[in-house]
Amino acid sequence: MSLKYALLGFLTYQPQSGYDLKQLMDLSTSNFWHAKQSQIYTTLKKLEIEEQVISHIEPQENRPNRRVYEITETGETVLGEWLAQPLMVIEPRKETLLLKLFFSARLKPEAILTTLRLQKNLHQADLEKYQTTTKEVIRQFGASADMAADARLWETTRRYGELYEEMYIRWLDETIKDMEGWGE
Amino acid sequence: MSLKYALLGFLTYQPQSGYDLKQLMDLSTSNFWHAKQSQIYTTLKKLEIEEQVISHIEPQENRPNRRVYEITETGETVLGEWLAQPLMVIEPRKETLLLKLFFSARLKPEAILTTLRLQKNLHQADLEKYQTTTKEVIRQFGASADMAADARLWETTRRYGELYEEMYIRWLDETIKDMEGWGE
DNA sequence: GAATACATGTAAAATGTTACATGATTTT
DNA sequence: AAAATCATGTAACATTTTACATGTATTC
Repeated sequence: MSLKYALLGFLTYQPQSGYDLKQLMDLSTSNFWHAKQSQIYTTLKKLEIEEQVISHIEPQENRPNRRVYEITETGETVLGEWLAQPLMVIEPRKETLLLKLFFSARLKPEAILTTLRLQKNLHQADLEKYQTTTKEVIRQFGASADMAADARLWETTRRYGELYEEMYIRWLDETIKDMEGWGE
Repeated sequence: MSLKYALLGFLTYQPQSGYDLKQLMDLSTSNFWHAKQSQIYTTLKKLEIEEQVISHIEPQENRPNRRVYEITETGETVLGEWLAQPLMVIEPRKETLLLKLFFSARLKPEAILTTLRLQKNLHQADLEKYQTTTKEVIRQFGASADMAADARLWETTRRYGELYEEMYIRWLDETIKDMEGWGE
């Protein structure tokens, strides 16, 4: 539902192809929003039918042509309305790890611990990424004056990723420690 | 994808109807897994075709009959295999609030702050629920000896909810405080 | 008198994933 | 020589949401 707004949002900065948008998303919003290449292409097509974007072909040599999308005035309006509307609910989460854990009473604690330790490594890598790469990327964008306001907001979303991963690692540590005592 | 495992998991405790399963989910896993009534019904139907559950009708007076589902041996096997398989990835999140925030540079800080303060209230209510109602429900289940192992695991998932909400509120507080300085 | 709980479900639409297809260029 | 990147897209499938349909009993 919100993918269309994400695409419109990115297109307010500059016209881009579906491929570009996927790269940008992976770089910037993957912490809290993601989509597959194929979904991006189909959603752009729908947005064009709704006249919220228009596209033109940019020919290329030795590469497939690029279809570059631009946001229309209608698109800007739709995006603006969505942004102005305050979010009044908490979005329900889905966490497969927690679901497995919930039903894992039949498993040996050792089997569960293996998964938890593995997850800890993954989350630590993510945390470091937010603290180094992501932080630096945002800092650089924020350096140019016309991007400063945007970069401040982006930094708050990066900070969310950082706090989230810290929380997750803390929970994993607690749970691992707790579960190590369940052996006997 | 995992809804079927959730349903199988609940059915290992006792045979239940789709309606029961919805109530149970809302009470227990809503912190990390949820589904609409209609999806539960259709998934149960699919599970019956795959012979992972079987159902029979329980007649009732003055109420529609109940269709009660039981897990089969095939179902137990499928669930067991899923549980034994360690989760090797981090699941991508989707957070509409963060997406909006990311593109909100054009909004007045006051408009954003309204949403953030509203969200804080919602998250505080959730946090309290985990710390009181949910905690108490799990404690009571854990009191009976045959549920003790399960209740220990349930408590770890409740704790996740608690840490998550604490983290979210902390992030909101930080962001609100930060943004209050952007006014001038 | 209206709303909620009980209880079941179908149909349609929206959203998202996986697999397939193509083909040149660049990197390992 | 194999794999990855650039770049586009379609088709099929799976998942999820929303809306509709029905009807009694109880609570506010």
